[in-house]
Amino acid sequence: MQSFTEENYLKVIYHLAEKTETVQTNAIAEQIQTKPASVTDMIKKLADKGLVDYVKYQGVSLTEKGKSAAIDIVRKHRLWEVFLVDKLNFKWDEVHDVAEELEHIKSIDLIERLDEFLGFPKADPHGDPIPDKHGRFAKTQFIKLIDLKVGDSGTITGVSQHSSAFLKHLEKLGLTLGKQIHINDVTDFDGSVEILSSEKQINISREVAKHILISSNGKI
Amino acid sequence: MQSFTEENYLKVIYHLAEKTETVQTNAIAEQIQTKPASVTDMIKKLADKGLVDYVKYQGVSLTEKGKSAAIDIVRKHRLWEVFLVDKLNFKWDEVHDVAEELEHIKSIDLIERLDEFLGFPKADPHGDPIPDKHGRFAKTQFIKLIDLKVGDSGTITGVSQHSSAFLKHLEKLGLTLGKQIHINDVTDFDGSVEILSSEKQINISREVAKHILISSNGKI
DNA sequence: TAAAATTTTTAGATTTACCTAAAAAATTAA
DNA sequence: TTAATTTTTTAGGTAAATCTAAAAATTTTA
Ligand SMILES: [Mn+2]
Ligand SMILES: [Mn+2]
Ligand SMILES: [Mn+2]
Ligand SMILES: [Mn+2]
Repeated sequence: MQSFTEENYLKVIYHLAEKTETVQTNAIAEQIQTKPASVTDMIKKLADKGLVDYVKYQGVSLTEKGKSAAIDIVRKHRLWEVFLVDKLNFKWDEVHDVAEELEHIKSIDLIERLDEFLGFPKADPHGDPIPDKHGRFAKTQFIKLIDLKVGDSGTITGVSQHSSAFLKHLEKLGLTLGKQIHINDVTDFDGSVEILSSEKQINISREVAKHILISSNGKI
Repeated sequence: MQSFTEENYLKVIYHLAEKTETVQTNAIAEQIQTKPASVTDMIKKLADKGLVDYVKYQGVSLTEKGKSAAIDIVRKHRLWEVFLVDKLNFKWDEVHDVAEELEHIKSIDLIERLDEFLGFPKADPHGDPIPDKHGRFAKTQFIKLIDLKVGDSGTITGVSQHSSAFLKHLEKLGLTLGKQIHINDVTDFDGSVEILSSEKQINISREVAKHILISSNGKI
C-alpha cells in the first residue's frame, strides 16, 4: 500500500511519461509543487519499493507495478469526477481539486460500487478515458483542433488542459464535449481559427485550439 | 484548517465528552489507538490553536470552536454513511471504515451538494442524527432496550455499538432500524430479553439489549 | 573540447506525529 | 495519612516528507 504522497508521485510520473519516455526530476518537482531535492529523495524510496526504475542523473520510469498503481489512481480520479458532475451537479471546471483528494480513498469495494452506480462510464467529464478495474482502457486517438484543415469537421471529445479558466472559457463559447464543429477559416494574421458550431461562427485563439481534442469525421 | 490527525482527535474528544464532561488522556489514547504521551502532545497543540480547553492533569474539553469543528466532521461522516448505504448498496456494518476516510475530504461545496443529493437525511444508517450545515441537530431521546419493562413496546431507532460483528448479528435476527418490538419477558436466570418482532419470538442477551436504542411508544 | 549553464544529487535541518522510559501528579487503598 | 497504584506529563528520539545550500554530473554553447 502506498502513502498519499507516494500515490501523487506515481500519478505525476505516469502523466509525464505520456510525453517523454523517461521523466526528469525537475518536471516532477514542478508538477508536485516541491523542490528537486525532495523529488530525488522520494524517487529513491519509490525505486526501493520497486515502483520505478531509476538511474542517477538519468530520470525515472514506472515499472509495471508502478504503472498499474498509477492507473488505479487515475481510474479513481476520473470516476469521482464523473460522480461529481453527473450526480452532484458540479461543473466540469470545478471537479479536479476535489477529485485530487477523493482519489486517495482506500477501498476496492467503494470504487467498484461507484463504477457500477455511475453505469460504468468510459470517459470522464473532460473526455479522458476511464480504465476498467483491470487497468485496461482504449488509447483514444484524438486530433488537436489546431491540426485540422479548413473544411474539416468533427466532434469535440476531449480537452488537454484542465484549468478552471480554460474550461470556463470553453463553456462560455458553447464548446463543450459532444459539440460538432467545422473549420471555416484560419486567420493568416494571428493563426486564430474560425469555426462553426451550433450554427454560430466562433473565433478561437491558437492557444485555445491547441487544447481542444477532436474525433474527426473527416471532410464534409 | 485542521490536519487529518487533528480532526480525528477532535471527533474522538467530542464523542467521549458525551459521557463525561471532561475527557481523560488515556481515554483518548485508547480510541485513537496511540500512546498517552502522544495524546498529551496533540492536546497541547489543539489547546494552542484554541480548539480545546486544557489544564494539566485535569483533562480536556472542546471550546466552541473545537466543538463546531468536531460536529462538522461528524456531519460529513454520517452523510457519507448514508451515501454508501442508500446509493452504493453497502450494508450498515460495512460503511464505518470508509466513512472514516471520506469524512476528511475538504470541500464545503461537496458536502452541501451531497446533502442535497441524499435528500437532506436526518439520521445515518445507525440512527445517529445528522447535524445540518450550521451544526444544529435534535438531541434524540432514545431509551435502551434493556431499560424497557415487560409489556412495553417501541421502534428500533438506533444502536450504540457500531462494530461489524454486532450489526451483522442484529441483521441476522431481523432487528434493523424501524422494526417494531414488544417486550414479552425478561429471563430471571441470565437477564436475557424475550421480544416479539415481525411476529417472531426472539431471545436477545443483555449485552445486545444494552446497545439497541428504542423510541418508545409506551405500553400497548 | 573547454567553459558556461543547467540539472540533479548530497548534506544537513526542520516539522509533524509518533514512540519509550522515566519523572511527577493525582487517585485509591491500607 | 502514608503507601501503593494509576494517570499524566516530560525528556529525548525516530521516520516521513519537506527544505536550503552546496557539490557533482550532464548538457549546451562557444
Ligand atoms: Mn482531474
Ligand atoms: Mn478529468
Ligand atoms: Mn460510523
Ligand atoms: Mn454511523
